[in-house]
Amino acid sequence: MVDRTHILDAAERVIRRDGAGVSIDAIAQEAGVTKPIVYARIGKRTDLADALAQRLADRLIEAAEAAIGKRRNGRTRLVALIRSNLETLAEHRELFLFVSSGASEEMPQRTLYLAEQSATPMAEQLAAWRKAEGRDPSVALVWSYGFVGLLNMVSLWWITETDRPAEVVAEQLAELLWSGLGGGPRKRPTHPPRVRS
Amino acid sequence: MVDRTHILDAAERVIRRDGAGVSIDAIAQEAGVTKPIVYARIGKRTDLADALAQRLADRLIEAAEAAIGKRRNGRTRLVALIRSNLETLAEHRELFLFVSSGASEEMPQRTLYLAEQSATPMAEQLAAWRKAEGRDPSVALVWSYGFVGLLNMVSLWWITETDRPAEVVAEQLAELLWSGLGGGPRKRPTHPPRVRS
DNA sequence: GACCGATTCTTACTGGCGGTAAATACTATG
DNA sequence: CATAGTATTTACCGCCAGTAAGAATCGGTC
Repeated sequence: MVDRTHILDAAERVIRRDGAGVSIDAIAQEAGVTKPIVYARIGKRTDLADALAQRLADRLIEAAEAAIGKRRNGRTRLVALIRSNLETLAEHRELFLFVSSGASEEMPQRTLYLAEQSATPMAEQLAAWRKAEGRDPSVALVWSYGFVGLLNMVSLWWITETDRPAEVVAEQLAELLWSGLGGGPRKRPTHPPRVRS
Repeated sequence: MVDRTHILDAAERVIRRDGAGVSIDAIAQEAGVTKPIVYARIGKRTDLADALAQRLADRLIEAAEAAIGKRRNGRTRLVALIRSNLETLAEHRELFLFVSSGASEEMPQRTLYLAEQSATPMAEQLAAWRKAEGRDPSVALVWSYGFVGLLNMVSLWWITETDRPAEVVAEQLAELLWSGLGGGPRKRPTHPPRVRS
């Protein structure tokens, strides 16, 4: 008898070993089962991706809470959060790639669905904080999606492209998010760069 | 005789009509050709996605330049840029989805490749600006990837999930990017929200 | 212990798609 | 008209997600 968890574990193992392009057959084999069992327990490929995404999200949250710990300073907490995210995603590199790919045409909708799971609770916290600060809380949802997208992209880049320390990247991102492009004292009025999208 | 451009046009048409999950066969048919011709002119599926991404990027840049126009104020330019991006991507919704999906396992690498095309030139501008401001320019690349990811995610969300005005979303994002989470005067010291990733 | 229904697993298959090789039509040139 | 070379299509392969129908197994009942 093989339960859902067992299959998800097997999926994680084979993904870690063989990369994000794994076939359902390979996962079934790793779990010592046949394909229809996987479909019976988990569902279609996107369901598998969702389930693994949930696991990954749990680990991210757990790691973030541990990293933030007792830090009270806002900016310091932000750095710890970002750094924790970077490192946790690097730790589960292939899983992250599998989840962010998922293949299939409706991938973007799934990306959005995943982002929503992070962004919605974040938005609640953010809105409450803004409110307590006496500022407009209506920005919370948009900011949260933005934050999730930012972290996603930078993680993707950092994982596959560079080896500069997570600490540095986290610090730099925190600087942007905490103080903004135009934050801090300026020597003289200037124009922002002509960014290209 | 059918040239590359003709096929790319056909691809855009059929993507706009039938969504991002189009088969190469469908594109060939729309172009009045057979599949091997598409492969001869364009290459594999990822090459097609890259080519279309290039077109989309061109339109984004063009629209951004038009939108920014003669605005000189930094924050105002930022708002215009973001808004232009949102609206242009909404205009080419299915194409955007096709490009950001591309399917196949190496999707994340492609996402990164696409992001790189935007982030690299942006980083140059940003670094120059920071330097002129007498600040540390080494943040430029990280910030650029972050900015691209943020805009991507928010665009995806805005396109498919909501109907609040682009103007509002752009304003809110600009506020975050320009002034930051901790920007502006604070009434009293506080902790940031316990964000979850 | 033998029969039987229900449930669980497996074998075997379908449909569709990306990608390609081999066959075919077409064009230019002598 | 022949022939060489090129452009195009037909026909195919391999792969994989997803499923249907058959095979085995288990639980209960007389």
